[in-house]
Amino acid sequence: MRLATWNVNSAKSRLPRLLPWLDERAPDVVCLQETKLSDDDFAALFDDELAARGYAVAHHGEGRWNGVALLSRVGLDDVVRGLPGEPVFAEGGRTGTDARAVTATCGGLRVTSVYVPNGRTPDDPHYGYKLRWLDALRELVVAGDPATTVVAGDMNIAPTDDDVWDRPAFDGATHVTPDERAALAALQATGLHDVVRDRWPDERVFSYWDYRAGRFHQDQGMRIDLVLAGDGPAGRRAAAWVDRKARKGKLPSDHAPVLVDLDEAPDGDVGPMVPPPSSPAPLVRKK
DNA sequence: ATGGCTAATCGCATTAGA
Repeated sequence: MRLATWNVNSAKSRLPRLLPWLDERAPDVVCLQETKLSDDDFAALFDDELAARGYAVAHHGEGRWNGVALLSRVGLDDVVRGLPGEPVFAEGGRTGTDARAVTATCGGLRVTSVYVPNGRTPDDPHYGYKLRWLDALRELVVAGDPATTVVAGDMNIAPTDDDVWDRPAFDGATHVTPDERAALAALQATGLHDVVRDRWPDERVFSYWDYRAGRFHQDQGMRIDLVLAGDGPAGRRAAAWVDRKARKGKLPSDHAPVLVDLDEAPDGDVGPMVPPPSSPAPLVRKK
């Protein structure tokens, strides 16, 4: 099973990139962030195209900002929008919650697509909101089952200094502060593995590059899009990588997709572990 | 480097991203 997460920075403007990417990479489960669409607008733009490709859809959007989705062609059940007990942002004249999480059961996994609040600056009210939101996310994971849990998305935190291109460039900024990293560590301490870093412990791996200043061309990025998996799915990891090609070319998102291939589940609930005797041995991974 | 780009919005500038 192939699982992917991608902050598309507007699904509407990324439509000409997103559909060909689905055809090329053929992921079974996709976590999207920053769709920046209402549920109705997402459905109008994507439902037919996705259905034609075999994907069921759960979208949780609000319109102008945020917006997350799950696409799955291995089942999509028990959809939950938002986080239980998610914080309310109530400062500066704004009161409410954001569309930043959606959860569903796909191919035997309990998958949550997350768009963690940016935080803006460490002294901004949005920073505390970010930490409270991460607490609520941790509560969701604690209530779940490590055998099936996957949390994937834009964490808006670089786990270590090795996950940013130049640590001093982030002095005074969010994404690298001790409190954020502690919140991420607490989330992982519930039993979640950073699948890409586990696969590439010493490599320079980024998933986001600022549009400005030729950051992508110089590979001056950050690794803030993570796939966090419980023991079950983490133990099935066959491949984990960042699809840098999707960051190239015309009108890219500023984030690249992160992909993880999982071997078949040991109990066979995703598919047979071996092909039937009459079938030739597959040369490539079964989709 | 002081936001050097991108996106959404009734926009002709502002908000937001990270």
